[in-house]
Amino acid sequence: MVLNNIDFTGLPDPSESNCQTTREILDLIADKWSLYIIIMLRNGPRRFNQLRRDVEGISQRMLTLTLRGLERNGLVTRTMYPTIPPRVEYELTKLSATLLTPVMGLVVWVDSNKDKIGVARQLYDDREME
Amino acid sequence: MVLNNIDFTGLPDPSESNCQTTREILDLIADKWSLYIIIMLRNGPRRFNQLRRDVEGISQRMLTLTLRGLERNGLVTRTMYPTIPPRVEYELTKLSATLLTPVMGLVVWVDSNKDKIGVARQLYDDREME
DNA sequence: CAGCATCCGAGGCGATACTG
DNA sequence: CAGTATCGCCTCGGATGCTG
Repeated sequence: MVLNNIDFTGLPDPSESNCQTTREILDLIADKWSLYIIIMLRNGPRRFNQLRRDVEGISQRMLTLTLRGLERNGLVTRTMYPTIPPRVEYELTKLSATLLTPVMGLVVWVDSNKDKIGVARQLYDDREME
Repeated sequence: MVLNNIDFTGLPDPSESNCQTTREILDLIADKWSLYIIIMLRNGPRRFNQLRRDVEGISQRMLTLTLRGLERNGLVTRTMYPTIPPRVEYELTKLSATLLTPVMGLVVWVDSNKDKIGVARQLYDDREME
C-alpha cells in the first residue's frame, strides 16, 4: 500500500494480536492530555505551573497524573531544583523529540483542514434538522 | 523552530485562544476509537461488523457513535445498500485520506519505539519498588 | 511553587433487549 | 446485518484542602 509517496506495506496492524503493545502505546499518546503536553514542551523545558497555564482546561490532578505517565514511558524528564521555593522542570527526552515530528504533522493537518471539517459538520447538522 | 528538517515556525499553538477550533478538532481525532477506525479503513471500505472485529474491544454502541462522529466531520462516508440483509459500507473520504499520512506516521513511530518505551517503563517501575 | 489525599458527581461506556 | 433504546455501573476527572 502506497499513499502520498509513503509506503505502508507490511506495516503492523494494531488489530493483530501480536501488536498489543503498539495498540497499548498508541493509547498512551492519543489520550486527551498527553498530546498537548508534548506539544507544549516542543520549545524547551517548562515548569509545572507554566504547563498548567499552557494546557488550557487541565486540572492540577490530571497534569500531575499525565506527567507521571509520560515520565514513566520515557517521554518526559523531571528535574527538581531544591531551591526555595522549589522549582521543577519538565522536558522532552531524545525519544519524544522524534515523536514531535509525527505529532506536529497531525497538528498541521488539523490546522489546514479545520475549515473543511467545519463545513462538513454544518452540512451534516443541517440535514439532521429536516 | 526547525526540527527534523521540518519548519514549525509560526505554527498555531493550540493553547492560543484563537485556536479553539484546532484544539477542538484535535480532540476529535485523539479520542479512544476514531484513530483506530481510520486506520482500519485505510485499505478501502469496510462493513459495520467487519469494523467491529477489526477494532478489538470496541462495543457496538461505541462503534456506532464514533462512526457517526466521523461521518459528521466529513472523515467517513456511509453507504447503504438496501439489500436483504442490509449492507452498509464505511469508507474514508478524500479529506481523511490525507489525514492518513500523519496518522500512520504516528503508528510507524510507535512501532519503531515501543521497545524503548517498554525499557523506560521497566526502569521506572523498578525504581518505584525501592 | 509543586505537589498529594480525599471526596464525589457526571457521563462514558458496556450489557442487554428489541427493530427494519 | 445493522443498527436503536434503555439501564446502570464505574471510572475518569474536577474541587477542595493540606504539606514540604
